[in-house]
Amino acid sequence: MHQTLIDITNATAILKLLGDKTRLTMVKILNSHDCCVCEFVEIFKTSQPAISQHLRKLKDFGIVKETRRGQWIIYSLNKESEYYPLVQTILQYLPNQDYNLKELEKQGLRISCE
Amino acid sequence: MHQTLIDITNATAILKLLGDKTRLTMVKILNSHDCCVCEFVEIFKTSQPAISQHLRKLKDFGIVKETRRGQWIIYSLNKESEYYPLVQTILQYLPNQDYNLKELEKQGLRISCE
DNA sequence: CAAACATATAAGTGATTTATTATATAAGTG
DNA sequence: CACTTATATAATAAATCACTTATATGTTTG
Repeated sequence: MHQTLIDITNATAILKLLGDKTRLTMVKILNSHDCCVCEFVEIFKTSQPAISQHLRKLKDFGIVKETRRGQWIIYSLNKESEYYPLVQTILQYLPNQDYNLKELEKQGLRISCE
Repeated sequence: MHQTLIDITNATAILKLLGDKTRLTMVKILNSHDCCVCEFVEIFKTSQPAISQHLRKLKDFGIVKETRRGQWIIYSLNKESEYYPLVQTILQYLPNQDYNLKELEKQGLRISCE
């Protein structure tokens, strides 16, 4: 037992949060690269409000945090979260999702946010 | 990286499955003790069909398995599941849930299934 | 400061989920 | 073999969820 415990109710909420393909992929990507909303919109081929809503949920639980950079809002994993260790452990089981970002770079869409 | 990877779609399904308080608690309990349906009905103070349906979902993904013992069906964790390592890792973050079984024993309801 | 861009929020809708009630199946018991 | 107990399945209702469209907020730029 190396980590602090998370009560069942909170653990359930975190797992439910990650039990969505879009959000889980987002978090996996954020584990290696910060991203802005517009990049996720491209990656997931969905509407901007849909992406914003997913990020909101992740933010409400402290899983991600945001920093404004000009007109962009950059999202990143919140390493100070009490759930960060659990999230990290889960992410280790997932294959790298960076090919999504590679695709963006090819299209010249990644640079737009940096 | 000590474990084999789980593709994003399957990982999402497993996390969604565990993102329910009843199922997550069930799995945590099963990690230390096999249980029958009637015990879960007592523990969760819910209907028998509701419990059966949760167990069905866990079984469909190979997380749990069942063995009939007389009129009872005993559920246990399926250690052969490809998701077992992930599930184990997650369970480590949860506080022990055995107090639920202790309660049953007090009421003399635990013994009934063994 | 008006126009354009990036993001958030609100309202509404269809799909999914979890519970309930009713019923079926299967085993044990007098 | 009827009755009870344990469990599963089916149908359905209520709650939740993730999307869409419409609109608001905030920043940059000409």
